[in-house]
Amino acid sequence: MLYIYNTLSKKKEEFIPIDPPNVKMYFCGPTVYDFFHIGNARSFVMIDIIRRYLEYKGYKVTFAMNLTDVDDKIIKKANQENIDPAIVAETFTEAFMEDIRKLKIKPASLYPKATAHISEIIHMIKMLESKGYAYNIDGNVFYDVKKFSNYGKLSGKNIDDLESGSRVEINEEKKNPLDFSLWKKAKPGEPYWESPWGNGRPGWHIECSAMSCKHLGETFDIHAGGSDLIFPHHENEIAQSEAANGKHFVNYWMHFGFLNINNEKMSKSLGNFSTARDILKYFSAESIRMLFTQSHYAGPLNFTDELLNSAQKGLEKLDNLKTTIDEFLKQNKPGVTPDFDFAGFQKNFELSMDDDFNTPQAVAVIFDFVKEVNKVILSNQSISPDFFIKVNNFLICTAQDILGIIDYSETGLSDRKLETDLIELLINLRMQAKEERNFKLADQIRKGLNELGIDLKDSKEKTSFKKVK
RNA sequence: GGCGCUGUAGCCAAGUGGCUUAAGGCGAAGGUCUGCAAAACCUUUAUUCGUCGGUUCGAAUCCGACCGGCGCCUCCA
Repeated sequence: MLYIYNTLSKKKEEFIPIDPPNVKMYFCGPTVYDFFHIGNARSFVMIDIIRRYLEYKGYKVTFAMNLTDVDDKIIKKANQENIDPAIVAETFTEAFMEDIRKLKIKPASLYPKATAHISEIIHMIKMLESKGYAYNIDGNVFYDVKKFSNYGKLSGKNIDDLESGSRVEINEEKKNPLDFSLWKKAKPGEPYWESPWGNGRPGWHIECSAMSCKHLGETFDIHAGGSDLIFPHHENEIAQSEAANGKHFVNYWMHFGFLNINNEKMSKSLGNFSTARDILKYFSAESIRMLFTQSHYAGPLNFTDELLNSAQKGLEKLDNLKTTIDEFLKQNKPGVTPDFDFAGFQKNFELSMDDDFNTPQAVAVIFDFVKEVNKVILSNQSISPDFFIKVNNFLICTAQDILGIIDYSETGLSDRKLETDLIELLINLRMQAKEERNFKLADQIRKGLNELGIDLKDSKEKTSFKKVK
C-alpha cells in the first residue's frame, strides 16, 4: 500500500486512485521567462521520480505539467530586450525542454500552455461569473473570495487573519484585498485576447484550473508543486475549480521543500541561484538526482558543491559494481548461483517508496544491496552469469528506472572499438612490464592513461579499465 | 501578528512509542588484498537524538515550556 502525505489533511493517507489503474497528476510547471535554477530542478526531478514509481506500481499515469507562457515577467523581459513576448516564451520553453532532458526527466504526458487554452479559461471565468463568484470592474475580472466559504482550507489560513496582515496590497478597485485577478485588462503594448470583458489576458491562477479540468477532469488524483505555491496559488485554484464545477477538485496535494543556499531559499528575486544548466556543466544528471534523492522531497535541502561531490562520490560505488559485473559477464564463465535474497531487497525498496516516497531510505536499501553483492563476489570462486544478470536487473529497476541515479543505457567507452583496442594494447604492454618487474614503466602507463581520464584497476588475472569524468 | 516546517555523529540524512542500547552516503582512522595503487571487504567513528520538565513498564519518537533555524501570508518550484 502506498501512502502519501496530503497537504490538505496534513496527514499521510493511503493512496486510492479515483479510477484505477489510471492516475491523473498535475504539476505546476515553470513560467518560461528565464532558465530554471537548481531549486526548480529539485521539484522537477522529485515529481519525475514519483511519476516513475507510480508507473512501476502498475498505474497508468497521465502527467500534465503546464507552461505559463503569458505573464507579467515574460512581458517585462520582452520589453527589456525589445522583443515579442511570444519569442521570450518560445525561447525559454525550448531551454526548459532541453534542460529537463539533460536531467533525465521523463517527458510529461502533456505540457499544456496557457496561450493554447484561452477559450477554456474564458469559459471557466464565465461560469464563475454566472455563479456569482466573479465581478468585472472596467475589464478587470476578479474572484470574490468571500463568496467561497472554504477559502483557506489548504493553507490553513482564514480570511480575517489575512486581511489584518499588513502585507496584503490594497487595491481600491477590488472589493476585498484578497480578491485575485481572473482576467487582466490589456495595457497598451501588451499581448491580448478578445473576451466578453474586453481585450486582455488570463490571470495566473485560472490557467491551472482551466487546463487541469480540460485534460484531467473536474476531480483528479494528485496535484503537486513547490511549497511556495500553497498560498495563494493552489488555494486560488481550489476556489476557482470547486466554485465553477461544483465538485471536489483534487484528492492528494503534494508540496516540495525548497532548495536553500546558506539556509536561505534559493530564488530568482534573492539572486542566490545557480541555473541547472550551469551545474550540469560540472556534474552529471545522476549526481544531481542522487543529491535530491538523498533527502526527503518535502523537507528543505541546503545546497552546496560539497554535497554534490559527496553524492557523486557515493555513486562511484554503483559504477564500480557495474564495471565488475560487466567483466564477469564478458567472460561468461559458468559457476554457482549463490543464495541471495533479491526479493527481500526489492520488498524493502518498495516499502520505503510506499511510505510517502521515502527516497533516502530507498537509496539506503540499494547501498545495502551493493554491499551484500560485493561480499558474495568476494567470497565465491566462480559465480554464474545468472546471478549477475539478476543483480543488474535489480539495479536497473530501482536505481535506473525509478530513481534515475544511474544510467546503464549510456554508450560508454567500451562501445568505441578503436579506443578500446588501443587501451587494451597499452594494458597488455603494461602487463608485460609488470611481469618483467618493470614497475616504473607500468606506473607510467597507468598514470598516463589516468591523465587521459582512464582509470586502471588490477586484479589477480587481469586489468580492467573505466572511463572517469 | 497569523499559519506552517525544522533542530539526529565532522558534514548530509532516515527513523516518529519496544523488532533501532539510532539506517544509508560523504569524510576520517586502522586492517586484509596489492610490486605499489585503485577497487572491494572487515573494524572503529552519536550510551545518544536543541534544552528543561512531564506521561509511560518503556520515548529521538507523545505532552508542555523554553532556546535556535527557515518558509508562507507579495511574483516564486
